[in-house]
Amino acid sequence: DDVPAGRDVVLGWQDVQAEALRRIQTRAWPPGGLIPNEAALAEELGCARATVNRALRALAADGWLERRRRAGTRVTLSPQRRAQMSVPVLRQEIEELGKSYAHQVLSRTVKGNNLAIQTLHLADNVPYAVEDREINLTTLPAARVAGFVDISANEWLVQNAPFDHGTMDYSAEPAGDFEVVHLSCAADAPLMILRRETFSETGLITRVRMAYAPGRAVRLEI
Amino acid sequence: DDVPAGRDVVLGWQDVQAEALRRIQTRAWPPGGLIPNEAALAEELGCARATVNRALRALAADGWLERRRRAGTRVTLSPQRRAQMSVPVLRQEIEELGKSYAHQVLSRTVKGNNLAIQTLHLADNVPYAVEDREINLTTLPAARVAGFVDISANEWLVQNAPFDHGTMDYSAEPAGDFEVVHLSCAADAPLMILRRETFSETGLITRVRMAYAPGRAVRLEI
DNA sequence: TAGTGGTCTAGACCACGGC
DNA sequence: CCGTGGTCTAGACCACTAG
Repeated sequence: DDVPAGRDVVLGWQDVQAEALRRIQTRAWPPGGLIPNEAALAEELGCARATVNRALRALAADGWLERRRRAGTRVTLSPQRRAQMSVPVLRQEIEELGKSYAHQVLSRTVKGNNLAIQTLHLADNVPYAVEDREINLTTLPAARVAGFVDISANEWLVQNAPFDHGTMDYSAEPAGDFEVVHLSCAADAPLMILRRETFSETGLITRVRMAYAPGRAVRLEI
Repeated sequence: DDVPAGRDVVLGWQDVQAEALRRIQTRAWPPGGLIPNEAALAEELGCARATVNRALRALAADGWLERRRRAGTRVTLSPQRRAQMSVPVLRQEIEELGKSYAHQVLSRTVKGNNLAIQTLHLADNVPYAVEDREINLTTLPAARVAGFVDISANEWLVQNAPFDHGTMDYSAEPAGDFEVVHLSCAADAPLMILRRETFSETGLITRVRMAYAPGRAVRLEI
């Protein structure tokens, strides 16, 4: 509260980041151009190199800068911003809508080292999504004895199968017989389809195809 | 190459991160539980607190940990992983498919401080997406004199209108008359629709509805 | 080979917010 | 109040790589 008037204001890394971003956006640092190195900026701005480093690293992570040893730091030609979404866990997603969650196992089959399971997810007893999943029992033997009745496969996997990386593909597809029956939608209605694969260090854990009832949108924040 | 056998191996922050992640995944640090504080970990692992700090900060950014001053660091109860995608710039997206990009301005109307522009994007002369856009001339006066003929509105905005934040909503919708005509697809064909709004500090910059030709998927990496 | 970013360290001060 | 994470500093060494 009582900051003395003459107190040295220390420059934080967020201040450095803001100043650098200003220079990028005003084109004081033109697109594709080389910017001063960390030591020079630190001296100019009156802070330590580590502070400049953190600020520039953050800008690089956000896609504004490209940094390479020896070659220096350049302003990205066309800033490719990244959009983020949190990976959906259906029960949470539905409960956050203020609805009650329930699920039904439609089928469960073990064939060799592959477990196939189909699940219907309900929000307030209305079909919300149908899930068609394979689980690799080689990488995840514990799944062989799980019934997925009390806890859905979706949620069980989140809790029991930490994964390294994976992919998610959304597409728009017409409803097929399977979806028409379980989501009670019209034939050929446009549905949002999610295909997801997740991997651990040792290989594929699970592959799932999720068909959402009409109306569900996917929101990402930039 | 010739590392002396007895050389002190310095623990890097990525090593600390890997070790912490191992403890989370093996439940040595149980979900919801408090983990040792930074000073303790630094001593245990034999590195500086700053190194531990960076590792734990990275894990928190990835959703594995929740950190609060004074309250300490806990393992996230249900790790809500985040998925990322790079924001599509159509010309780049198409050229990365090995196809030639072109675009046509379908209409351009100024009404008050609002510029409406419709654009068709082509890949190898085949319709790829139609764009229906509004630009706020109050926040972006420079757009009033741009024709968007040489450079599409999509790309012009990327280069000239840096934004702070925004939202992207994908949904599956049946093709309407507008899409049937310009994407030459069947009526009611399931299309992936993207609605995006971007904002600067001073307000809305642009709002766009993009309808993609059938078959285009949205890929996110986890 | 020399210049640049990447990182570690030891110490320090501070803001936040449970207690 | 006071412990915890958040950050800054000054200095140092290293890895990478362009020229």
